[in-house]
Amino acid sequence: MSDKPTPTESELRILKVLWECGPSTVKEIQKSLDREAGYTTVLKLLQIMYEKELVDREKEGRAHRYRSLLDQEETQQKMLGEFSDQLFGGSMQQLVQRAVTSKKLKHGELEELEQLLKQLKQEESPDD
Amino acid sequence: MSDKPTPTESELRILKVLWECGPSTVKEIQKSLDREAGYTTVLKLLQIMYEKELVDREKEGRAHRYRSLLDQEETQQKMLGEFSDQLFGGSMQQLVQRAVTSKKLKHGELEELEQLLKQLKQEESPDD
DNA sequence: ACTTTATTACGAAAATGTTCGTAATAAAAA
DNA sequence: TTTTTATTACGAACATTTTCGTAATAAAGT
Repeated sequence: MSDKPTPTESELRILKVLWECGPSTVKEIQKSLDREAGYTTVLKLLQIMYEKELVDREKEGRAHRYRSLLDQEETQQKMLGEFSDQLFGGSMQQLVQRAVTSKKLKHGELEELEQLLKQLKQEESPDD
Repeated sequence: MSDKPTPTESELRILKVLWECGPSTVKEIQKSLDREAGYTTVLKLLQIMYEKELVDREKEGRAHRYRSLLDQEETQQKMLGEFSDQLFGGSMQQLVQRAVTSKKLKHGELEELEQLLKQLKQEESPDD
């Protein structure tokens, strides 16, 4: 679907801001990240991401406003796939099994997931 | 639970062999990895992992036999936690949601997961 | 026009992870 | 005992990612 590389850890931190806050300037992004990275660090990362075509940008006054070119949902799924390859031999089912038994799910969340599964079962063809 | 660092990508490749095959020598591990890394590369990684206490080893003739000090299930859960922090704001439920809608699950697997959820719901106290 | 200021661009250093060549070692074979 | 061989130990080179200092640029204020 895309030739774009998987974002690195700090690229991901920036993408999360863009996904949550929408197109933003370096200054805004740095603030959203609680200034844990210096201004030029954030800027440099965005420049690299621009070269990799992970983000686009447009001039706004003297500054740039950056926006994500990666869809959040697609990225999450792509990275889940890679993660399951690395740690679960590619079995998404095993991954989910571990995730749901990790005691980090509330009762209501378990319920919701059960509903979701029921729905997915119906949507798919019964012979696969 | 453990002060040990999360294994890196290539450390993980080695751990997977140890989990699957049990305690092994460098030679055996390298073979299991289809010799995609040179012998000394694998050796060096094991030495590093030994320093980090990710593996233990015992002399066997002139060689060493290495065994994992990390439990596979614990490692999977720990890394799932970190992954969900990075990509899902720490919400394991959102992670699972994405995973199950990723079209990589067969019908039977959906069924199994549904059963698992049912079971988990029962096991937990109803007021949480 | 000049100065100040916000922003970008560039390049290099630091941090981390990976790879492997070469030398040292110790066991086995001669 | 000497030679050969398998294995380890060490260190350096390479790769990638992250960080930031400094200089260049361009807009805004004087």
